[in-house]
Amino acid sequence: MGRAPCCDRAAVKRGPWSPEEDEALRSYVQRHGSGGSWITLPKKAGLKRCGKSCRLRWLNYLRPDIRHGGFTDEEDAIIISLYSQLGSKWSLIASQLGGRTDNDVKNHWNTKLKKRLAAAAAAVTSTPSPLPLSPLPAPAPMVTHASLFPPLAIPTVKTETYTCDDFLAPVALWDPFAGGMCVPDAADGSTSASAASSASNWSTDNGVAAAGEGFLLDFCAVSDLGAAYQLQLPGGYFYPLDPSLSLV
DNA sequence: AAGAATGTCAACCGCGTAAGA
DNA sequence: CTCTTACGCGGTTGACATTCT
Repeated sequence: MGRAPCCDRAAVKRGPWSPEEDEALRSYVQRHGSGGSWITLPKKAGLKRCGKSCRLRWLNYLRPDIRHGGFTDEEDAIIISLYSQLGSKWSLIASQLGGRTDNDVKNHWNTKLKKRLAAAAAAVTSTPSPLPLSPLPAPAPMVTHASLFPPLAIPTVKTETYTCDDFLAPVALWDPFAGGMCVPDAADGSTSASAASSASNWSTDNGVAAAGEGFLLDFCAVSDLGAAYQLQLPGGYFYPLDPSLSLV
């Protein structure tokens, strides 16, 4: 038994939006806003679309402050850094990149950054190490510095506004039993490892990331051995973040 | 040139949860 | 307090584009 659909699928149009539909939605939202209810908006705007579909189209495509494509090296570095701390909290990550949508960030990660990091991690780990890798040294806590991401509240159509402090506060801890970096849950002190997505980079076994699954974690540990093992990202960024900046 | 493989991204699905009745 | 409704989010899908063989 699945959940009841949010709208009558037979009565609503699905699939790609036409320019006419875009214009109808854009002009309605610009004149009236969402009117407090996306569910009733399509009818008012004369659209044969599900309210959720309208909301998504507006947030991900029609909003005037949207930027598409062309992620900069700086944005890449921010995404990588925040992903390492937050996991797949795409809306949070996107909120720190002005004009980016969670969908865009998510797609960019899945199609480009994940592969790029996997390739980089493979290159790093395949290089014979002059330093002993076992026992695995505890990496420096992935702490944050306010100057890295100055508090900012990005106004969006969404109801929430976040500041960096809201989600950078929990310092990631090295958890040898969980085998990785874990962020304590505000509620019960447990870790957020279980909340990570199916493409999780948080959970591993014995602290050694499985190939292709925990490359990020693997990379954190290796890169901490010294500057020679740090991955320099395009634009002069390092992953993890430059330790000199990792001061609370 | 054609078909296959791969990449990209818009859109959908369904779950969790906040808010209101 | 419980139930219902709608919103927001992350995961997934599928269509189209591009690259490879």
